[in-house]
Amino acid sequence: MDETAPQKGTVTQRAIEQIKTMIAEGRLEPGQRLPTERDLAVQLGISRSSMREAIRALTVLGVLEARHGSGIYVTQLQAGDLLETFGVVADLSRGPRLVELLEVRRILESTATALAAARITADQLAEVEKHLTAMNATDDPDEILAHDLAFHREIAVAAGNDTMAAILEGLSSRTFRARVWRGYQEEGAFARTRREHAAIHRALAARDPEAARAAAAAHVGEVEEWLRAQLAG
Amino acid sequence: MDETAPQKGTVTQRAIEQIKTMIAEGRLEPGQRLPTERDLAVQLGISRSSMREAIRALTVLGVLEARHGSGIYVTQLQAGDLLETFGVVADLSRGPRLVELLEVRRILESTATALAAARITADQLAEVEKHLTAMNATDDPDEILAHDLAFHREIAVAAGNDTMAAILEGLSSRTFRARVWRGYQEEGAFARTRREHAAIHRALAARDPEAARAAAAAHVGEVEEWLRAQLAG
DNA sequence: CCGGCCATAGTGGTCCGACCACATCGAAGA
DNA sequence: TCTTCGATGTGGTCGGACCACTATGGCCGG
Repeated sequence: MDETAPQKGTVTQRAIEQIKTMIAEGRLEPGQRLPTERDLAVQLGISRSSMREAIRALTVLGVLEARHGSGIYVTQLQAGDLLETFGVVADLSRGPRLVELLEVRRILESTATALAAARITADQLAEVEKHLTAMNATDDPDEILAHDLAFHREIAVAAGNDTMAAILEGLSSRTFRARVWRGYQEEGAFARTRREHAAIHRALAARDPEAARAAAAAHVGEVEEWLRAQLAG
Repeated sequence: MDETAPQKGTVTQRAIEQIKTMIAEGRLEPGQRLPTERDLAVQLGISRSSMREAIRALTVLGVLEARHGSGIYVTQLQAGDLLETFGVVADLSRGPRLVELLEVRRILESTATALAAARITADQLAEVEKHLTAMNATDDPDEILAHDLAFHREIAVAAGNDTMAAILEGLSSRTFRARVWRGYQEEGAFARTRREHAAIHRALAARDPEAARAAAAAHVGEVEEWLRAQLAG
């Protein structure tokens, strides 16, 4: 009888969907400021508590951004904003799924590196070189890891597909990488890693997409195979 | 002075990290039941409201599952659970990022189809055929879309990498696909789509990975090019 | 007239206590 | 023995209060 009561799921879930829909339909533009929590709660006919849960949920998804004392804003909805949560997948995965993640990364990373070889600018190539030399100049594992990440990140950006770069960023999240790399590097894989990085850089400098694809695939594939062997043993 | 007050970020954010850490460190196993919201709040020294926000956030991320009247449980942490949110990226993306998403899908889908050609079982192939014939036997756009999705989902599963399948599932989310497909099919692309699907199936039946890769890449690439042209015009 | 300071209003962040809706399980009954 | 149903405990929702922070604009001193 009551046409104003759809009543599906929790009110919070409903609020999440409604806000998402407002954004998808363009009624809320990126960067725009939303009404206050109190006003939004009244508009959707729910309590402030439930509205806050909905806002919090959309915040962790990278859709909204809450600024204490200022207001709630729609993010720019950039690939990086929305795919930030992708890292939790990598962080909470163990065993066989780690191999699957590396397989996905190998596929994307090799393609991204190939694209980068064709499109990379001189400035970007210089930046890649910087991280390559810095990586080879130190013994601190943390520093090596940081430059390793930056090395691949620069390449992914140079590929020109921000979405792909954001996904690769998640697949290489710091904690994920640290867990796998630690064991890998302990087996004296430093030299091999350096050779592979050098090969990737060489292919980029030569603007050779096929060589770049092969080098990147081999690079990730090495770790993949090592991890596979670890799990089997 | 007070060593018990780290005080970084909001208490809710801290609670989210703490629960995530507990799971990452194995102190909480998949499927396990957590203490009640009230108890958890006491344990972490925060209010029930803040704890609820943290739980809600982890729920939308697919890490936790709240069952009304029963309790809060850790999900199985399957790829599908954690990558469900991937769909929101597709749903909230517009313009150039749609092309980027299709590019990622083309890369992954072509590889997945190639893997499927090598690994697919007779039963799985029969399932693929079922959706192919069903897709060609109806004129209802919604039904076509549903079978189209199922067609590619079966292939992705047959590839043997659940993580990749889950990502592809997100990249083909219903609302995303509906938005792009609508315009694409309006231009009489039905016949072409059928030919491409038939080619993919033929490659799978022939257990020919290279042909499967090419057919899948062409299939997604067609839509990609069409969308690129739409945006340019 | 100008610039920096500061009171104030408004916002998100946190907490509390109450009640409701639902799932579960055991005791009472057929 | 099986079924029923009530008691208990759980997540879901609500309303209000207060705290922490931002931003604004007027005031004061220069």
